[in-house]
Amino acid sequence: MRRTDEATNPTIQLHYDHKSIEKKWQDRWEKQRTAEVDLRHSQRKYYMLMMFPYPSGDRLHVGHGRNYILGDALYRYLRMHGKRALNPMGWDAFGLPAENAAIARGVHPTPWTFGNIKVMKEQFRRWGILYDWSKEIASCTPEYYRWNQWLFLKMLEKGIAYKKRAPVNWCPSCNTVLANEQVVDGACERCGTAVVQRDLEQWFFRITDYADRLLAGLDGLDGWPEKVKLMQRNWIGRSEGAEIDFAIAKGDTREADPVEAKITVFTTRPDTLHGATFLVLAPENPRAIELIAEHPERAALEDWIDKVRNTPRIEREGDSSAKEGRPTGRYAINPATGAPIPIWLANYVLPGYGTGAIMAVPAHDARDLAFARQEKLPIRLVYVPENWPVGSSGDSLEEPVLDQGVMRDAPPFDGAEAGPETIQRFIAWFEEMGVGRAKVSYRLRDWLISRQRYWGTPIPIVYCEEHGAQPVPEKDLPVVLPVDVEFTGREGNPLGRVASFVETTCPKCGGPARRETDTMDTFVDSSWYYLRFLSAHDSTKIFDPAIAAKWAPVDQYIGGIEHAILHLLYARFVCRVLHDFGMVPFEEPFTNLFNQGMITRFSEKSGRIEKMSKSRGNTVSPDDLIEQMGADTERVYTLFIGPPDKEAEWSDEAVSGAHRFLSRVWRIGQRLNEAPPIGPADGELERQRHATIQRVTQCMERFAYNTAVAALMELTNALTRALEEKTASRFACEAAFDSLLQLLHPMAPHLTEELWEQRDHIESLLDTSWPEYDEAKIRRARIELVVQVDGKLRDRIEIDADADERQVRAAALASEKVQEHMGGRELAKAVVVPGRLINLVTRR
RNA sequence: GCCGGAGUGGCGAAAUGGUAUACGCAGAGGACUUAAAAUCCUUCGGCCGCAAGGUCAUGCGGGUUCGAGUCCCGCCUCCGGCACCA
Repeated sequence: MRRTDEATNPTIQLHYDHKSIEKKWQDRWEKQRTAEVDLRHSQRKYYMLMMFPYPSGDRLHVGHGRNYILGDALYRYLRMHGKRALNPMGWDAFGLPAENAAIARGVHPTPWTFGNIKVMKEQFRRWGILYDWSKEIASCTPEYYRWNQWLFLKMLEKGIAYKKRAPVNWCPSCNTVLANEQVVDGACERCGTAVVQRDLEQWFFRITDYADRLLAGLDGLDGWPEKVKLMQRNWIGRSEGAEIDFAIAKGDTREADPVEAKITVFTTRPDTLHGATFLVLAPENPRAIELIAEHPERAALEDWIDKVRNTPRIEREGDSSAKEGRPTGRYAINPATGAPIPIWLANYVLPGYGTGAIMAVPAHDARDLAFARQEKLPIRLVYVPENWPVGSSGDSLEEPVLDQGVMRDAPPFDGAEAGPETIQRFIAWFEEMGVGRAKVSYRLRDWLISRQRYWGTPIPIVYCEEHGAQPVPEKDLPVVLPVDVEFTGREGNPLGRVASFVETTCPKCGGPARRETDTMDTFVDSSWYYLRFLSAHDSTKIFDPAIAAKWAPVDQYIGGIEHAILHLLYARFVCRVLHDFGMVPFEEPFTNLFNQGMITRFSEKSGRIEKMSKSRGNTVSPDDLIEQMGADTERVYTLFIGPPDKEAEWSDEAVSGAHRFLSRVWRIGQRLNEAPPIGPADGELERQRHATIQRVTQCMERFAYNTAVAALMELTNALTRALEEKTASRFACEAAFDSLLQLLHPMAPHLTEELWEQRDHIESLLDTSWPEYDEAKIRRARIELVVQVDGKLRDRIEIDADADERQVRAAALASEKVQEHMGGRELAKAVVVPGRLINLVTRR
């Protein structure tokens, strides 16, 4: 039984003093401004960025830490490869929680936000994360948000920003508009009152004009996860189809009413036109009111339209919600059959998609079939499926016929089969007859940026009685958010009650005017912030195009999957807008994207394993963890917990494994300092050193920090053993230890710097070059080779590494175990995988 | 419903079509200690066997291959996104 030196040598500390070591290095990094980058003179550019956080009142937990620890490990790794990356950090500082805190506690959002920023910045410091703080930004400062306003004006000038009436979520009790996120189960999150739709004048960005470019750009984003690209594709939701015009009939005759305008529908199945037995308009469609103008029960119908309009979106668009409709009493003419078909209004047609009107083809669409059944409307089969009973009508249809069958009674298309060619033939036919055309529709809607909230960027518009909406001239920017505001929480936007803000003069005529009191969606702030880091203190322009051309786009962006759609789509949109303004030479803001997985933990509240969050009460505080075991332990455990892109469950017990590992590294260092080992010059430790450098480097290149840590644990175990058993030379031990410290530095920066300094290296570990390996030194002279018989492992033999196939075969056949399992059968063939195995296949 | 992703020991997990279970946690046994903590050593998928060894096992059922956790086909379960989008 081996005895350990620790037991008899009291001078070696079993655990290291993480508190003083971590403080020492954090102070030094801060004092030396370690991560500062000179944007004008730096030779090699590399821009990495972690999504900037919202400074909420809650301290960051270890789940948040994963993002920043991952990023810092990358930063240090790159730096040791000679790339001094730009790695800035800032604050996404506008948003609702600040306003809610103001209402709840009477604190103004400004000091509240800056207090939170201070706390979070200290947390970053205690994790040992290196940011270039000289470029710090906070989106709630006039120095930042004035450029939101500048961007808005520029977009207004180009017609990309515009105003229109739009339905929004309205709480009748709070008397204010709510963001979608503030509507919980159809009710106001604050007072519980059912939320209704209300039409209001709102500002929009014309993102739908960029739909095709945003879609096409995804194809070139090789550095993005497929999952995110797919989510964006689905969100944009491009559908190819056709628009078809339906004339309105005189009464229920086959004759068109020459006075009435036609109704245009959008469909992805123009080939089913013969089966359209009625039209359906969204009740909100402006044509609905016209069509019921002469209806005997007009008032009741208008009440019903209002009721549908006031139904919350959540309820209306839910899967389980009932279909409800009313006939208008009017008819349209099916251009394929010439037959009059009734026009209905129904809640299952959405006003915002396509033309807000559809042709209903019950035989070939599940929703139309359900509605036709419910209202006893005719069902006409166009595509007849195989084995369809002769003589039976569409009314006996159980399910819609979707992608099969042959067309019948649909001149001139009888015999056609469902598919893209038939659709093209129909579109050509429409164009010939002048009743329709090919059309592409998108699920994506224009970006509504108006918010009836205080804590955001004021929209730089004034309303003049005479001249209407007027942009604030650029020279008058920023429109500063007033500080002297009352937060009562009872009514709408507090800005509306600040007379000194609202009352102004028209920039055109100097007459009395009122300011716009809406503020911008905070996603506007984050849609271009990566460019502001490059000109953080420039008070003359939004950013310097020359610096942006050199440093942007961001080479590596790191953040949570929750931003897969909104933030990343908006940023890609605004980047194209800036490109079209001639301000940046690229269209994609983020070349490579990495989404780290969530950290989960058991929640007492729900009894389930859930995402770590304060509201679920399952957070782990890094403050306590750092106090007890140190930041390096948290860092190593976080990186070791599992593949960084997958979600991972936090284990309080398993953290101690990371701490034990670091303590072992510490003890090796102490031992090397105090009692240099003397052993034989054995190549094995040196071989393992090279093999570990190779493994760790390959792991780090593909963000596989979990297996990189595992490889370092193995090297540590090998080194410990070599020291105890005195099987390696002093030189080999010291070389292995130095490489270990270098490879471990990105994960555990404080401990490794301290040990590096103890070994009398002058240069900081961070400034050393990443160790290199020699493949020749990884190879062994003799290797263990697996021998299979008919694919089953039967023996392992030791053999020269450079033995040729004939020698390998002879050695394998010489094995007694192999002979036994071959059972006298003849050898059919032998498959040799060099360096690994030989498979002897017998003839059976 | 549509589109993704994932199912491997008691647990977190590893594995370019080539030795399944590396690394770590927990457990068991031991050393040191008056004792505990810490540290160190050994052991640790199931079944059969004193052992050597055999055999089964990567959600389930098939297939391709000398060889499948990995590739193909068909299912099951869980997670995520979208969802009355015509």
